[in-house]
Amino acid sequence: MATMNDVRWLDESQQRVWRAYVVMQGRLNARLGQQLQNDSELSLSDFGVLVQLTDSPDARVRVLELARSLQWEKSRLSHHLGRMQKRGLVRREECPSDARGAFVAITDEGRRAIEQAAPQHVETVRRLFFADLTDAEVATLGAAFTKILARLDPADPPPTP
Amino acid sequence: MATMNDVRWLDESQQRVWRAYVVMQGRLNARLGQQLQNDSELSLSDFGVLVQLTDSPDARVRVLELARSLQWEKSRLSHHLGRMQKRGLVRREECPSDARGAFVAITDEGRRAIEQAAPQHVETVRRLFFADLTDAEVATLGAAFTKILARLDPADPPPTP
DNA sequence: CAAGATTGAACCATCAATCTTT
DNA sequence: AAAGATTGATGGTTCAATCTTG
Repeated sequence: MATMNDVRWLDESQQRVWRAYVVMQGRLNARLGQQLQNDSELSLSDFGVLVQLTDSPDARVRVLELARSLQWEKSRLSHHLGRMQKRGLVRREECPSDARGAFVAITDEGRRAIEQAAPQHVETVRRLFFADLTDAEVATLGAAFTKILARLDPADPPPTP
Repeated sequence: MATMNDVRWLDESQQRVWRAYVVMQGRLNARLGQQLQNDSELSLSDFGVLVQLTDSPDARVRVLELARSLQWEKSRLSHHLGRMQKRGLVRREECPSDARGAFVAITDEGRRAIEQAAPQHVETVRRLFFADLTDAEVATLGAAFTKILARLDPADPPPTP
């Protein structure tokens, strides 16, 4: 087990980058959430769900698949869908092939909501995130995020790969 | 007001980078939170509060200043401090110079908690975030995050600067 | 009245337990 | 028993209202 004395701390530049990341990520999330909520009465979570449904060919998806692609717990998704259904944004449908399963479908109202919200959201992303970055920086961010995602995927946290 | 037709969407590489960022950030937060909670019974929020208190010369900070540096709402901080106080991690102290104000101080137990948690947390950050990045990539991330933070700071979202 | 901070209600997320179908 | 999904309880977050002191 690691103690205070045998730990390799982050070096100075890593420290700076990590702090910047933590703060940036927190503020950016807050801003994006506020903008969506103020302009469209949607939370970032609502938006994520609606994007997945819109991307889907039939405008409907199995609940478990939705949970996988959002990386949410089943329980969280179930509660969230309940609230979105109560607001008329989505609808639950039965699954013919497997009676245990269920579909979620986007409603007309849900479609109107995301179509109204998306342009302003994209503008905000562009203005807050991409505005001052060069093409080379964007490319490097992409490469870095992809590597980090690969580290994150394995699904088991404890063992050092 | 923007409509679906006059919006500039993100180009393909921006799309990829943005999706990667959103997913990466969500999973990384989840992992870091789970690791802290499992190994040290602290949430990321608890950790953030304790870091600020530890960084402070007197191990105590005015509540409002803490709210500023964490970028939290007063209300959220107040509720959170209440719970942390109940767990013995922090203590509230009166402010002599301004009787409206209050100090928060870290307790011995709080100090033990963060000293126990920090090494494993840092190891996790190193393993999940920095492990596969080159020095050049880290430098570019730092530059990019700093620019984005500058965009985020101005405090007023609506007007296009 | 404004500033510093706390409180209560409503909403969201997480965990364990549950229910139904395979 | 395991898979797909929902539910209830508990703790976390936000918003508006409140309280006290400057």
